[in-house]
Amino acid sequence: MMTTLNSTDDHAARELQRLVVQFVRAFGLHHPEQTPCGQALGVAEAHTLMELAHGALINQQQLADRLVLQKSTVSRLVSGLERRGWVQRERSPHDARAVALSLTAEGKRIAAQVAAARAMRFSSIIQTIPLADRPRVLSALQTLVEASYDRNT
Amino acid sequence: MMTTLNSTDDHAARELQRLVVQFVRAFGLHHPEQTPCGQALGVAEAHTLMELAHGALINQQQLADRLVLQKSTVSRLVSGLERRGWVQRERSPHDARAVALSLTAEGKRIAAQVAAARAMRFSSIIQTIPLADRPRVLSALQTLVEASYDRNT
DNA sequence: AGAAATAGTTGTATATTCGAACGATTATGG
DNA sequence: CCATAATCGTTCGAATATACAACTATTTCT
Repeated sequence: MMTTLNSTDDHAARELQRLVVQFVRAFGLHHPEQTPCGQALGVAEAHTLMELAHGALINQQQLADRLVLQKSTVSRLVSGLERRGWVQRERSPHDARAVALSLTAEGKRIAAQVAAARAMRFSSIIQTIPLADRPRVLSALQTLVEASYDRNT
Repeated sequence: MMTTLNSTDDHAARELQRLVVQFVRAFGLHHPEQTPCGQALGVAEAHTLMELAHGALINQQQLADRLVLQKSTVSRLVSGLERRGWVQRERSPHDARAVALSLTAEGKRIAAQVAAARAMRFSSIIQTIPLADRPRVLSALQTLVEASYDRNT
């Protein structure tokens, strides 16, 4: 079934499109290997550290789901972090197929460093938003994220 | 000089960071080759068509600046679009080094098609956001884009 | 118990981009 | 006005990120 567009939808959709394209370029997302955090690591690697920093044990498939990547990609991704001594692979206690991922002590240090560097960058954005508006802006972004997940195109 | 973060800034900044990461993944922005617009073309190619669709004659260096790409990348990018008959290269009238880029008639047709397809995708996202929330979402994103450009990290 | 599903690895392929070296043209400055 | 520097574009080689397919080892389902 075709989606019918009224003029309000159309305007908002084109505005969103323009903003997302600008965001991709402005933020440098077309350059996935650059993450200026004082460490030489790519965006996917940084995201992996952030996920693992939450503390809960997850396996590679769960990580792939969260990062929206194939398991083969995640396998190599984790191998790189393991080689650098930041991530530990152990057999999952309840499923011998799965690998339980966790940060090493050094990995936690790096993750904290990356988180701080990223927070510093985002903080300059936050500071341009009036304090009272911040909860609403953040929840608006949350809404956008949720809306972006269920895409059927 | 270092930026000092108080705990409120810090919390909001980390929250924003989490949301942006989620957005990148949810939207599929780490998947640069997918542009399901009925045509086989990548994101950078689509952005190029959108830029040229504005009508103003630009050369490759200007296009590189707008897309935040190297001139060598743009050279190949344009070559691909030229080979498909969508973009025309002509010598710039006032500078014999430069190439004036423009869309062919077929290129304009494709650009319009891509614009419509993109609008359709963005529209489906917009429609899942309550009408009252849309201005906030868009202005939040606008703020994010503006703050993203002047990064010095 | 046998079949199907799931977690992970490895090999192959494609796409996007960069940096450096180069030629052609234009701008600058004694 | 000429020599030097800067700019626009091309081509080459390389790095990186990701996907898909085939395979093994395990678990779940019937």
